[in-house]
Amino acid sequence: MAHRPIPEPFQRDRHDHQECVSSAVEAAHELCVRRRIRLTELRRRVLELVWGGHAPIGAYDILDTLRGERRSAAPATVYRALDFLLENGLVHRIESLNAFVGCGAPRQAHSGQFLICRACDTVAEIDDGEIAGVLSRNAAKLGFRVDRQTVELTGLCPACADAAG
Amino acid sequence: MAHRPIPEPFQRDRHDHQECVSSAVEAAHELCVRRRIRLTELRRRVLELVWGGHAPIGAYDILDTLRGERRSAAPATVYRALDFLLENGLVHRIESLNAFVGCGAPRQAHSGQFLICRACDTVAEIDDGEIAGVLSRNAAKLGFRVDRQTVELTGLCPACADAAG
DNA sequence: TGTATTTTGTTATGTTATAACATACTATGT
DNA sequence: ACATAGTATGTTATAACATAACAAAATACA
Ligand SMILES: [Zn+2]
Ligand SMILES: [Zn+2]
Ligand SMILES: [Zn+2]
Ligand SMILES: [Zn+2]
Repeated sequence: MAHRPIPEPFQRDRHDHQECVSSAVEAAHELCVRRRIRLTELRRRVLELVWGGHAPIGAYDILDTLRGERRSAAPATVYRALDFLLENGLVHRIESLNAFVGCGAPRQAHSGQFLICRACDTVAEIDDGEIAGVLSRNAAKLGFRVDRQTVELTGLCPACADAAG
Repeated sequence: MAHRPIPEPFQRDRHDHQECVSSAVEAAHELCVRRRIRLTELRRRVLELVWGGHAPIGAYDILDTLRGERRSAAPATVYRALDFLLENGLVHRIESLNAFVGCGAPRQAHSGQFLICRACDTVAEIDDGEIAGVLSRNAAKLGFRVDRQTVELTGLCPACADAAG
């Protein structure tokens, strides 16, 4: 366990990313077994491609890779797989980038908050109860009932902030 | 001054929307004079169209209207005007909808937070220092330096929440 | 007036996402 | 094993959103 609570994605030069991918696939597998839904070969593969790194990836970038492996691949192929993964909380969509990232702690119906480094493109998901709480509470004060929170913070990750001074 | 702090957009059945539009245009005019930038006829008109209501409007919906008035209108016409308005904080982009809303309190470089009613499509911008503070602070704890905050809360506005029970 | 700068016109293209219907696969009960 | 219902994928077409590149016009200002 690291001493400082820097999110793992921002440790990118130091971590074993294959481990990220395989544990994400394993977690997805277990979640699908538990829910009696099917992590098909296509869906598993799209999940792996989303987990190609900790940077968000576009649907058409996924498609480009997939086409080399499966000649029938088309936009709908990718979007259907992504829809499945999104519905089941296995990936998240980054609205401000029209792109997708893997979820490191998959479970149903969570929004998370995203820290997006504009220098290295790394995205870290945090799941900060204080943030979620303030948002729901302050919206509720105005009579607004929140279903879904989109929180995307763009800036510089620790390493890139250091480099920029 | 209303007693309860319900954002004006959620008072939509009770407020004089022409007043919203004209005060937005006037505020834009003053801001442009102050900054010595040009609120051209085109830009003013696009601002008015964005202020057609308190629901977000897509660039191509703006274009459809504009075409009836200016035969040269094309996508670039609209996107260039929107870029100008965005840069100057006169409109905001709702990332989760690929659409735009007018800013009720224009000033440079602010992100705001948006409450988006999924039933009536009304969007209210709030500018909540507590929210902005908690986001910056909690990101900073992880060594992340925030440049820009995207906060979009989808749910039910007071009226629609009442109606839904 | 001449010249630089900004704005708009114009045409083409790039990028992201969905619709609609056909075919194939999987699970389940008999 | 077979029928069948439900789920997943293949396939083709199109919708929706956004930018590039260069020409012409308008504006600022010396
Ligand atoms: Zn990793
Ligand atoms: Zn997550
Ligand atoms: Zn109004
Ligand atoms: Zn604003």
